[in-house]
Amino acid sequence: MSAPSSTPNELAKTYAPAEAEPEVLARWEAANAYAADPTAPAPDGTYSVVIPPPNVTAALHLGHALNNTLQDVLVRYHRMKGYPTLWMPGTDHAGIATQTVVEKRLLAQGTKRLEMGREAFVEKTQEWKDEYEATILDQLQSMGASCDYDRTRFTMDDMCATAVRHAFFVLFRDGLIYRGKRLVNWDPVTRTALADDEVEMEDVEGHMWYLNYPLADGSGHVTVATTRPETMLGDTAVAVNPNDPLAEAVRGKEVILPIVGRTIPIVEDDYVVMADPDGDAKAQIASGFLKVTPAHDPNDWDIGLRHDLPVINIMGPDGGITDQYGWDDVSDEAQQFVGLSREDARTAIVAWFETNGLLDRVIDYSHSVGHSYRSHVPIEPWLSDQWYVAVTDDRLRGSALRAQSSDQTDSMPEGVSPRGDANGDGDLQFQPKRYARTYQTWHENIRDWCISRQLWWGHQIPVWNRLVANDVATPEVLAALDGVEVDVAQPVDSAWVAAGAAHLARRVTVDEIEESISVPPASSLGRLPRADQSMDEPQLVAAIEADGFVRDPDVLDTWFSSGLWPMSTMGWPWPEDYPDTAGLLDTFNPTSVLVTAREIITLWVSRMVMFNRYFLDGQVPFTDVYINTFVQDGHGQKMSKSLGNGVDPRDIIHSHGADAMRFSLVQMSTETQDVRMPVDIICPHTGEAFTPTYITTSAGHTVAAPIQDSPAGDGRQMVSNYGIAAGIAEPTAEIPLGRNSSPKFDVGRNFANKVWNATRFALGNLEGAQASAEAVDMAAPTTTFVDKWIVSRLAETITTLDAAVDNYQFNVYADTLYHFVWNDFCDNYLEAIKPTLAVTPSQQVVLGSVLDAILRVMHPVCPFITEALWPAVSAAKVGNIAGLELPASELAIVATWPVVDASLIDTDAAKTFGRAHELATEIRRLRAARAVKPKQKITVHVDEAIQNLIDAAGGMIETLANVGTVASSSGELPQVSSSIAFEGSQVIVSDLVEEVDLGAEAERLDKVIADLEGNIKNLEGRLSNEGYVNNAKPELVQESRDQLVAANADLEAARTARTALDT
RNA sequence: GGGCGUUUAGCUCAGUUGGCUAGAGCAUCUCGUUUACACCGAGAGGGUCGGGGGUUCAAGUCCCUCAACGCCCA
Repeated sequence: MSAPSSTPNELAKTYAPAEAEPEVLARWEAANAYAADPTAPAPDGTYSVVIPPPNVTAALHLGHALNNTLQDVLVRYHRMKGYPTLWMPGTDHAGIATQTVVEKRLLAQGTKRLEMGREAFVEKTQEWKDEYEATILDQLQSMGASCDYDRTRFTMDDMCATAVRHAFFVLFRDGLIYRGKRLVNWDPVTRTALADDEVEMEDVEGHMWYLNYPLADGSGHVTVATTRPETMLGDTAVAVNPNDPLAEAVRGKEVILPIVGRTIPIVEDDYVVMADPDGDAKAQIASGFLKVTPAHDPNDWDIGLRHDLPVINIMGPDGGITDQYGWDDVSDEAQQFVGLSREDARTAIVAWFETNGLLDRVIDYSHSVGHSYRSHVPIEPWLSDQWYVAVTDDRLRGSALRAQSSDQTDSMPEGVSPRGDANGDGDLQFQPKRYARTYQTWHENIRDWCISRQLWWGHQIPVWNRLVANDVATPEVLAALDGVEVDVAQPVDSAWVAAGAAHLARRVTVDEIEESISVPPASSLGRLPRADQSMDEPQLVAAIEADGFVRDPDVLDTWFSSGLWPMSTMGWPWPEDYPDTAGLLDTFNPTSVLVTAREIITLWVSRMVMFNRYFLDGQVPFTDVYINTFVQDGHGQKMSKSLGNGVDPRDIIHSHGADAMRFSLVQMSTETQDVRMPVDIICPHTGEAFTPTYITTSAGHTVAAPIQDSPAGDGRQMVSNYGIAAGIAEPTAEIPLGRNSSPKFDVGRNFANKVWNATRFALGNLEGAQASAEAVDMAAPTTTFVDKWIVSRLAETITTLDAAVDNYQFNVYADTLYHFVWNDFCDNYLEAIKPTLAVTPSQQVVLGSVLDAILRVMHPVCPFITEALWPAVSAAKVGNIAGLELPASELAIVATWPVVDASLIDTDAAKTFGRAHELATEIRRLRAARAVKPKQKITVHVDEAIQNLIDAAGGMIETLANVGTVASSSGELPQVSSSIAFEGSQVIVSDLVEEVDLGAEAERLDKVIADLEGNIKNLEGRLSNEGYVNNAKPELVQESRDQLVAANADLEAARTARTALDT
């Protein structure tokens, strides 16, 4: 371990985070200070947090820095409080997101995923993952996140993979996972299905086309309105509202679908909006007839089900028009459209209708279109076979809803059984509370969760499928499907089940059956009950494959593995297989709090609750969910990777230091407000911070221009972070990267420097102080006033900080620290003790102890500087204060949180300090108003009441206001003087300067008098109001009366002084 | 369309159950380099709390309404 830094004289004049931080990190690492010990005694319980695993797609930005800083504050605080503490770190493989960026990079290198093959691609992606995982972990450490890094997990590592396979198997076996042919949200660029909440609605300026479809009997036509004319090739009906007068004329008729020539029915369905020029927006643009395309629109799909319509899929996985996926009545006329992209097909089909006189009209129409959150292209509702988790089942959705605290939600939606006294019911709380409602309403409208993704990067679905014809299906399969409709899966009781697998079958068509077998992971197979134990997992898989089953090529939705995170990271389901995880699950799940962003309440929080409760006997994964604020850039845009406006925390650490970043972020964390962060660029040529020039992207976002000119104006340039993120610019030697910074972090940097220098002062003055064996008794008469006061303030501060942490009021924590350290400790206490410290041993003890306590309470927010100063401050301590427990410790990170006796809160001292400080301030105001030189010692003449106050303050007033002499005002008064009205007494001040400027003095007094008169008028008005006197709290009324008396006395004094001037 | 949030000093934000003359940091102005700190100290100026209405002795705070902005869900 490195030598403790320092005699005080060695401390530099300014805190240099870049020097301190690596050294401090090395000390923590050497001491293994982050390690969680599940076997440690836990009389008050344990404290644990799992990190929201960042995606391995890119480096962390300030939003992550905020999220992780808050977690670290909580973790460090509770560690100091003596709880056995675990902060579990890790990263998320982020299936589609990662695959997308890797594919993009491959494309830039001139190769493609499909050319490489699955194995090579996964290997390439693994390399990418390794790179970013390393970056992320490095970022976390640099910002001081005290995670137990030895336990770092990845959602695709072996431990997590086992959990995923086990969970999948159990849900499959229990009937909570099924496969079905459904319309999915299809991303034609990444060519995968998306979950409902991976689709982002965006407003699009489009058109509404009105197409004429001729009636089959030649009696005319109907006009359908559509925003998607290209899908008409797959129309299988036209729908009209049965209540619509238009319905009468076409009832029972058919139309000939143009281009295709397909004869399709007109069906009646009250989903259809009736045309009404005076109705709402939809009715105004409706034609009354709806084209029905079950294969390419979710609403049409539902209509199709109601009317038993055929489903004709005219598109391929790329969104192009094709006859390869179920379209078998392609006419000669339609042939020309096959092979077109969906965009080209739209143009061509509209042109065809126009040419053939069947285009009724076109209007501009702005509407919402679902876009892939990943590729940002419009999603295509597309028919395909996908795996689903039946989250609508009461065992999942109901369980998630019942987990909520009854304080936060009152009712359950229909069909959900009520909250009972089951394990975990009511254990989940949101903070801020309003997010409970978001959670609740989302669950009320939930649909089954599509979990299969047509990707290569992820957990391959542990299912083996085969298609069999009716006539060759096994008897047990036929038995299971006897009388069961198409597309409804049923469990099969087969030999595979006896061998430990689970077996489902479903009719894909009337004469074709799909069988699916899920195999548990090897570690589960032997442990779960099974009749036939002859095969281990590889043998079982081999046997299944030998029987014609093929492994499903799809992978699972990323959130399936993330949803298991609080369990999988702790060794579930078989912690005994991983000796390092011994005791974790029992000790640390449920975790104490999940700190996360509000956007993933649905994607992630809900799924963790469902899974944890389902697999761990109802137990919630965490008891508290704290939703942290968003970090926005200076233009109010969310910081994000995709926008390219994210700021790397390492840039801020570079410009301001990690503690400064942390402190500022904590201070910004309020309950309601998102934080706006104007971002500067630091010129790499000159070191100067400047506001960048901005450009507007095609998506309408304001971002820093990719290339920036140096503010030096000499033609030198730099690349902005946006330039790199958007792939527009690469830094070079001549045009290097301009790091980001923001003046928002100056507060934190200045604060750290203030603490550094206050410590320097204290250490310098404690050098050579005699150690005292006996603890200082704050109540003793010999203890000085300012010492009593500062210790009392310390005690109050600690109480406030405790409450702030309990209530997740992070900004209160930061502000309380700032005020106590800067104003109370530095501005008042240190200034006040300067004349007496050297000759007052008890004061030396108090100074050392208070400073020690300050480092402790600051540590959760500013771990580096407190750790850097810790050895010197510990060494300089010369004694203890009775009632304040600050046991010695090698490191600040493992020091105990200060324990204060309530008796140290001295309300008398606080009151006296308030009065004394006010008097000192009045004198300072006078000095400033009269331009008295700071070094000039003045004389005050006071009456008995003020003399008592000055005595009680024990020299503080004299020191803070630089008063040389205190004399009695009943004696002879000097000719040259000024006066202050204070608490009804007149304080005469002299020795200001050689000569008093009578004009300036008169002006000053006139202002004082005017202020007081206004104040008195206000108070009199209030007190003459009967309503106030009768209804307000009596102590409030009394307070007003006292104030009026004091103000009148002050006014009297000020007038006397003013009159004296005129004579 | 539904829900949530925001609107307070030039800027970024605090403001527990209604109750002292509405606060902080930065910026601005004046003075100051007194051996902890100019990343500092002392002092000052600056706000009809988004608009309108209401409840109340009393409204930044509660209610209604309008407007703007942001986010989530459809």
